[in-house]
Amino acid sequence: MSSSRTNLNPTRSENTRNRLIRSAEHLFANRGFGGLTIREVARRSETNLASAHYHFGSKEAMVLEMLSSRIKPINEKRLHYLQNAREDSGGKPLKTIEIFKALIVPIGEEISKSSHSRKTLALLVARSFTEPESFIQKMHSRFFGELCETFILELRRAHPQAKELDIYWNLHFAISSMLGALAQHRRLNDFSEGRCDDDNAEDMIHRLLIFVTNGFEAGLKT
Amino acid sequence: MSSSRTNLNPTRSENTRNRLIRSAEHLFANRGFGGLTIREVARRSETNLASAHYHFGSKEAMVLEMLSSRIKPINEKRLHYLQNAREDSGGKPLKTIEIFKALIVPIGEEISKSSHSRKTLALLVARSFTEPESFIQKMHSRFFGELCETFILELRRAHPQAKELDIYWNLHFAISSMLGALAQHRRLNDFSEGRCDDDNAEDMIHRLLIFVTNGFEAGLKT
DNA sequence: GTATATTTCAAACAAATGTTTAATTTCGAG
DNA sequence: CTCGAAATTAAACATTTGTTTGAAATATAC
Repeated sequence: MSSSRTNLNPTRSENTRNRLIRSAEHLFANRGFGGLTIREVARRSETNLASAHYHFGSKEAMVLEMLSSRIKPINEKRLHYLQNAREDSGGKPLKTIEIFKALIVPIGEEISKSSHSRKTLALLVARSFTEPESFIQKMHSRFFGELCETFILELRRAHPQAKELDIYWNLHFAISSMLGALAQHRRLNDFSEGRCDDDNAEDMIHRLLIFVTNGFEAGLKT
Repeated sequence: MSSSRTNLNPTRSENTRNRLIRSAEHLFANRGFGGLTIREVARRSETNLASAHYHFGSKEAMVLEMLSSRIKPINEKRLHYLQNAREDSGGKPLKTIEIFKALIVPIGEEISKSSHSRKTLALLVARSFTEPESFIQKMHSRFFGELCETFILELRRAHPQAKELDIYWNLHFAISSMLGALAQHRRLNDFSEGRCDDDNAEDMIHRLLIFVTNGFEAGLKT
């Protein structure tokens, strides 16, 4: 009765369950769904091979559970931030940059939160956009369908004179920038020869916001 | 003696070799390195399971050969276009959009060339940026190292007053936009509910150029 | 046409993978 | 303490994987 579902005093099973999820996150981020093996997840979690199936039922179910646990909080934060911005604006349409702030800052905060998941989460999100024709396709509509609708609505409110298609296209570009910038930081290190500090998430988010906002607005003027 | 290496009268072996590469391209683009199986490559190529090993030596060697054959021509075109732009400018620094044109148009042309490889190539290039800690890492420096150096040099010539780091960061964002926009067109179809015509490569490239150029230049004004 | 090299093929191999099973251990309620 | 459910474990199973092998088929040179 004491603490059945809290993290303070996790039961033994919740403990291994969480360890499994953490290992799955790490491996999925670095190797994708196909490269993740249950055996390695079990080994990293210091538990038995059969644990994953006992707790989740299958490899796919485990990875989906992991993705859900990581993505959902971020999306809730996004909607929350957007709601806050709406209330602050007193009914007036939001500025473009405010909308993109609500979209991008939450993931930036999550990245800079723990040094462990700093790069893992970024890789994870971007990877889930590059694994096509797989179980992740379903994830998109489930996790990002509602989110997209909300943000598109807000962008259209902010730019009532803009053509619908222009908004779609440039939001598409903006999201691509965000995901790519987060996931492919290795490239940045490559051609800056280590001179760009991608550990400073706040700085990166700020730069990204400027890039995306200006690209987006320029794309509407046709 | 007649035609040892041309494509006009390919020998039998070159024929199956090419079929293997084409199948490998398709499967790699849609499923990644891990999801590509030699058996399926062989089946799609209507040849034997052992053919891939006979012609390439291993699965990895085959995929690398495929990537090389697809990426190299595009990069050569990029450098060629940049050189042309330099000559047209008569020694003056190029405009930002001219530089990005040289970077982006070649891949757009390749995409719109054959309806078969329209989406395959895009997925392929973007995927090779999302498979980390794998054999593709080596590819990056081999195929994109020189290219990046050249384009960074040209961007710095175009913006001598800009800080070095700003150029790195915003080129990073620009490349992310390009790759993401090409690879993740499914997302565009998702939230535009099919109203965006991503078959019109020319239109997409034009939009992308505007987005990227304005984002980039805005990012330099700090 | 014969001989030589190249290319294709069917079959098998060894390793790795997701999954299942059944026995054992752990733990909390009565 | 005892019982029963929950959790962990070791072992095996059925597939699938990349790779190798040696023979058959095909093309090429003389």
